[in-house]
Amino acid sequence: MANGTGNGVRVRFAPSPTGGPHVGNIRTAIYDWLLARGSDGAFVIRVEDTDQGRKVEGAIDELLDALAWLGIEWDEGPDVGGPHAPYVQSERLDRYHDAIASLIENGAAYRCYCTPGRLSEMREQQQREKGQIGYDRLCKTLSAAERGEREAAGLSSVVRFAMPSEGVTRLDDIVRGEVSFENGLVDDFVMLKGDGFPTYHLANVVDDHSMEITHVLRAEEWLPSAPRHLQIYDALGWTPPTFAHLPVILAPDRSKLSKRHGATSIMEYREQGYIAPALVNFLTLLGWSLDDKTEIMSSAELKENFSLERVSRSGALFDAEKLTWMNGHYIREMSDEDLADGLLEYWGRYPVSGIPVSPDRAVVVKIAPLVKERLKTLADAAPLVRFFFADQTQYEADDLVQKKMDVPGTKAALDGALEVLRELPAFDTESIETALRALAEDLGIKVGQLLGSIR
RNA sequence: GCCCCCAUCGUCUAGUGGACCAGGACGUCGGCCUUUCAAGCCGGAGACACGGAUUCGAAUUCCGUUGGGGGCACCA
Repeated sequence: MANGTGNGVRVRFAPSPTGGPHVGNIRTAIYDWLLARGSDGAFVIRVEDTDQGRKVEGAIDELLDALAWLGIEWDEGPDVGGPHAPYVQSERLDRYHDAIASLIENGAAYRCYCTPGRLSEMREQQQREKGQIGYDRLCKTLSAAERGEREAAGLSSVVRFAMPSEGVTRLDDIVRGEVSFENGLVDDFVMLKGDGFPTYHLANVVDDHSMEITHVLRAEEWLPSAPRHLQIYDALGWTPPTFAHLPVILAPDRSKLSKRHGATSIMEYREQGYIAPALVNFLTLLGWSLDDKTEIMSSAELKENFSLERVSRSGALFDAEKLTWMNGHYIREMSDEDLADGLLEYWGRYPVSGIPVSPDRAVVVKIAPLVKERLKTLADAAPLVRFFFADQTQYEADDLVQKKMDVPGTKAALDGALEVLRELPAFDTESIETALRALAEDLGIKVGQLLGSIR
């Protein structure tokens, strides 16, 4: 399946270990995966941990777990290795330094000794004067002697890219079409930080090139920095990969999806009882469509049909209601055995009161068809099946009272039913129904009301 | 402030000049089915942001306006 070499499609998912598996990132990973699998390509995962300060312990493991749960398999990555190892940027520093050296040598980059203090003052002034925002290139014109002085004084420095001041950089994006940027409006950005680590811009270009990435799929927020990347490729004499800037996923209020909108981590959805195939199907449809009617698609169908050309340009709202509907649909499509296993796994991972620690699988398989049609999420099952595992059933009085009935009336109905059933000559469906229908008539209530309470 | 992107029902979307008084799905409303609920089935309401231009003809092309989003760090 994977191909690794040759000239097939090679895509990469490049998370930074700064947080959980956000739905936006996961959708990007899904598109990467679908694209690779649809063309016998390779899917690689690369960890972008160049910001040592923001590193969150365990973030990558959590992300890998999430992908594995969703059924997304990768061919190369930090855990499985591959022909371009290592797949963690903090372990590839020498490559970035090599690139920096050659860039400085051919004049495409220069050392900058400006202090953070001067830089923020400069920014404030630019704000005040409503002028162009960006580095003023003070250090670009330093003479060799001036540089020598600063080095000798032990001043710390960064390396900046020398953007061309003229011309236009054009990007031919698969989803956006042609987008052009005025070079003069892009400032001399930092490529190598004071701590010796590269910024995203440099590391990304160096790694995508050395890992032979053919297609870069990333969130739309990267679009404004594309000219920087294109310029680096050009300065290094490399051919850039094909880019596809994906539409953003928005919260119901049209703002950027964040924690205050509820779940943002894919694992929160797992905990809420959503199942992997539904999530993959739903997330894929957020920004991509096959045609004017097909919505329910298995991973196999998705792999076969996915294409970048059909990715939409506008941002999409995350509609939890539709996800819930789709989840219920997938649950209904499951076999009793699969549903039972899903429930068993779910309860095992997220224990709930009333459900035994290790329920008998055979029992759960029998219960599955009884509740399948009422489940929208796996979490809906526990309240419905709890009584199967209880010795004594507990009811809330309110639950027994049917529409248009009150507590005394309900009690009378139940007492009456108990009596009638006791006196039943034969305990079979027909006798029970006849007896209860007669009772309902006697009490002047509807059959449905009586049966509702009994249930 | 500057730069970039986007714009079809409430939401996800189909639509690449005539097959569209705009199709599907979620949600919503009504009905059927049913001993209740759910599921299922049938039906209804519901959109081309606005203004110009091109054209015999525009949701589809061009320009502008408005609205929304993103970016402008020694973060990614």
